[in-house]
Amino acid sequence: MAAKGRGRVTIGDVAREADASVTTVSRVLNDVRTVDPTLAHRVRQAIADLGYRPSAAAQSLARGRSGTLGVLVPDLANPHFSDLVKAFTATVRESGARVLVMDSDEDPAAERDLAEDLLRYADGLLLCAPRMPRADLAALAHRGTPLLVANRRDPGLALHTVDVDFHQGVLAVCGHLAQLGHRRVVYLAGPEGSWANRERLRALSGAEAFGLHVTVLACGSTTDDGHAAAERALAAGGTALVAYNDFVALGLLSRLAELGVRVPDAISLTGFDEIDLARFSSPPLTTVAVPRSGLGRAAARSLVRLMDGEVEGAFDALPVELHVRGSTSAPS
Amino acid sequence: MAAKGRGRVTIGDVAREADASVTTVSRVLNDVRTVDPTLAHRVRQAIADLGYRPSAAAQSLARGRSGTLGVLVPDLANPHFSDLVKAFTATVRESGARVLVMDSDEDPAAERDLAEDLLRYADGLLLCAPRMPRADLAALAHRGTPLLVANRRDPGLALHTVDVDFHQGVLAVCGHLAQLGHRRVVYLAGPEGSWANRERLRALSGAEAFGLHVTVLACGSTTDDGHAAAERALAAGGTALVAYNDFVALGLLSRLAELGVRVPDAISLTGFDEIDLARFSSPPLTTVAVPRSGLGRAAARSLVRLMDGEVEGAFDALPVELHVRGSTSAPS
DNA sequence: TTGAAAGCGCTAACAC
DNA sequence: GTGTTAGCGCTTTCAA
Repeated sequence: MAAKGRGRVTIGDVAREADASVTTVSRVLNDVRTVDPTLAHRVRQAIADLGYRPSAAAQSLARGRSGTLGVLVPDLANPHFSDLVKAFTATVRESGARVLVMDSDEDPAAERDLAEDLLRYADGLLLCAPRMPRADLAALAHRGTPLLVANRRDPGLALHTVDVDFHQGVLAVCGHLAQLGHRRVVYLAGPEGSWANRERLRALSGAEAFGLHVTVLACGSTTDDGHAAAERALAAGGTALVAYNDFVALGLLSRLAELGVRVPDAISLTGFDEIDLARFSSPPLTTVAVPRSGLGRAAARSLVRLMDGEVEGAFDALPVELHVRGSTSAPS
Repeated sequence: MAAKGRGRVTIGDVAREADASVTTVSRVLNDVRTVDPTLAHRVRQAIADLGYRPSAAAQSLARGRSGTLGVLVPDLANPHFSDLVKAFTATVRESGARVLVMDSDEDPAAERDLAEDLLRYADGLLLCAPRMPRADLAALAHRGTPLLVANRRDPGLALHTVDVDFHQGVLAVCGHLAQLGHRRVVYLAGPEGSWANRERLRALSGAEAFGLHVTVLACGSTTDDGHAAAERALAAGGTALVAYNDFVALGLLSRLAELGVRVPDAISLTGFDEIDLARFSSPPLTTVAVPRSGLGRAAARSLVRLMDGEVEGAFDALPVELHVRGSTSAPS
């Protein structure tokens, strides 16, 4: 019935109970077909009776792999990452593995250590939007364990990567604004060291070739950051505000309402990384939807393949989609 | 310099390189003092030279514990849980352990299996707002591994629990509305099976004793749910809407704006579980702040103590705080 | 189809 | 202060 004696139930206990060898029990556990049905049944019975669960540690040691994949994100509370992690985890689970999640709390200095620690437990690692220095990234990549980097490219480093086409997304935003007749826009920039931000800047400077003049203002990535930057943004003198993401945009929107500045009549506003609430603000936000779950799934598939030793070809950036809503209009 | 031969660098390789025994290397690794400084230095040098990392699996097996704690949440993308997980993880890490996170995707049927699986890897488990049947919860609790349940109480089950005082929070909301002069309110209910929702209902019926009449409408927990429920909520004929949480409230607010119903002039509105955006909506939301991070930290401390075999006393529900803002006023 | 036994890499008695 | 060695619980040749 229950576990006997002290300590955990081991495979040996099951073997004794079923009057079989540990090898046989192991075979049943691992679905090896060459076991007599009667014996297999006895073993399964014993497993159930004793409430036996194989020790993950012992299995890992004997097999030489843990069946666990690691993910390191800068901030789990950011929907961008939690959606990615959810999709990644669900997809990985389909192939029978587990996921160990760590959060670096936006601390570039901690990233390296956490990743290193994660690698002791995991058979492979997904690094999301890492902010660590190139050298650290290179060192990790050469540790031997399969490593996949999401949303950060570095041509010099020969990393395996998956990412989203931020560049195209920002070009779409700029194109939309330009076609409406805007000529001077203000960009509220995101975190330094973020590849996503660098890509946005690169696209903005591309847009300048089309006659769009862009003023860049340091800002951040939260609603508070946006709220606090509103006055500076207005002072910069554009006809449209391009926010780093939807949180910043909603913060701006809130402050603009307090200041009596009408959106989009007095000034247009765009977000990025569409969040659920973007549809529900007043006015609803023109923004760019990025395939967060798609990225998570792609990462999972890619990492699983990497671990199977398959060589990965170049990976295209996932496409994004501009959603035009009420927060943008022709300049007055 | 680098790892030699095939496969991983083991403690034996380090011992050979440093001309010491594996025991000594193990001692250095585990900060046991009784090692000659010179030898210890040689060992550390060898570790660095070889790029040695102890195998987590081997350590777990030999030590009999994994140094890993599990957390199971219904939805990582919900800030309620991601904040909790972040605080839990950070606190646990201070005591040298790691955290394995799993997401049940709001599927009560999957919870039991995931928890069971988690227990094979972890020395202890935190179950957040579990929706599984009582019997499953009871079975898990009797598995032997330390188990802590957050935000679900069950007096018959003798569980170790930590939670937030939802009851008090909803009473505060109702008291606030009653004092403003409201007599008929509509409650937009959250997920069935959620203890948080049951506690809210319990508080609402308590408030009826004070003459507040409450109509309960099934709704959900997302912005979409709130948006979709607005017409029904208006039809229910109250002077105030009490939403299950801030997402529902913001969804309602958005739809009410579309319908031309002014908040709070035509109808008052309250949220719950204050999110960042609550301050920034128009009007800003009257809501209840719950100590998400505090709960995560409390859970971590409690679980660590449980694992040290310390018997836990009863745990008080963490206090919450009503934040009155522009979305509530006296009925017209 | 089944079982005995040799590891997997590390820790922790126990001896020296 | 240091080393030898017997496990930890499982998988996996290799024989039978």
